[in-house]
Amino acid sequence: MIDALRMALRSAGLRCTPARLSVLGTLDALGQPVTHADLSAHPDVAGMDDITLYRTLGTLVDAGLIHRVQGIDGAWRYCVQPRDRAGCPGNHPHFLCTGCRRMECLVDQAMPRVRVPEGAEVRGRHFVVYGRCAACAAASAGSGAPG
Amino acid sequence: MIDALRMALRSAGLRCTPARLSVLGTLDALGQPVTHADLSAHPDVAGMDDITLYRTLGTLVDAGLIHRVQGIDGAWRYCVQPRDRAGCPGNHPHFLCTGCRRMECLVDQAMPRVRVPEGAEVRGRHFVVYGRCAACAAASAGSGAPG
DNA sequence: GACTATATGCAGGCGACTTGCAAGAAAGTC
DNA sequence: GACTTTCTTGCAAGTCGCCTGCATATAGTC
Repeated sequence: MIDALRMALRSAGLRCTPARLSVLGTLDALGQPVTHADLSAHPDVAGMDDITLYRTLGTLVDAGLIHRVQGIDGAWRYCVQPRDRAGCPGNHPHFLCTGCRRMECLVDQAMPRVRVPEGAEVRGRHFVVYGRCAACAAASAGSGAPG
Repeated sequence: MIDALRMALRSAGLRCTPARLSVLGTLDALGQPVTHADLSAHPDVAGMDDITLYRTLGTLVDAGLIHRVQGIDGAWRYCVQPRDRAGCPGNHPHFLCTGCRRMECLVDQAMPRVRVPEGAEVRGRHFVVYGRCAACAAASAGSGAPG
């Protein structure tokens, strides 16, 4: 497990430091996009300097090991890159629950195409669907008190 | 022109104040999503207190007169609602130029559908396509020095 | 014109994020 | 295994975007 992370870091040309291993391992274990604050509060990352976490996330994004998506709440969320689609910068839609603020990668779906203005070059697409996840929808339907 | 803005404000249940008229008028004249900073620097809005501008934009968004979209640069951009589609909260894709940081509403295109996790309720979709607009693409192709 | 509810402007503050710099640690070399 | 180089981390400080509270000004109503 750790070896796989080390290999991923090495193949990206990065040094294997405890900070990167723990951040990458945590994101890998979580498997869904999480915010800097979520990570900072996670036991495996707790104690790490906030600035280091910012920089580590930035480094991993630049290296293509993780991607980041912005929710409609303005918070960036970070998620490991699917292993079998190296270099794909989060190229899939995401679902953000406005209740529990959790985000899911909809990795099984292609990013829809859009006609852009004449002459424009598309470099990427950012598609966030927001609403309530099953758990939050059920909770609000049951109690009548959406968070 | 001003009368149309006054009517729009009144029909939304808002008072017609100079701040709202100038913000709404400026957004209407610009016709494309602009940031708080862009607005703040605009001659028609210059001199207005930044906090007032924040609150005015928030009020207009709440009233459904304008909508806001977040670019991948984290900045919220505000744009008037298409008159013929009242109540549509920016329900169309947007194109963001990473060069000049300008955004365009792709109002002629429907927001694509996406399959969300079982049981989830969709409340909205946020689709931003980014890249280079025709002008920036031409400039970088010509000079070889993209901003 | 007077009154009331609302909007505006100012002061102050919080949180997210960045930068600069010095100490510490990982890789490579001998 | 020890040394050196280069990169990373942690701390301090600061910037930027945005919000809150409160006093004053103003729009709308009678």
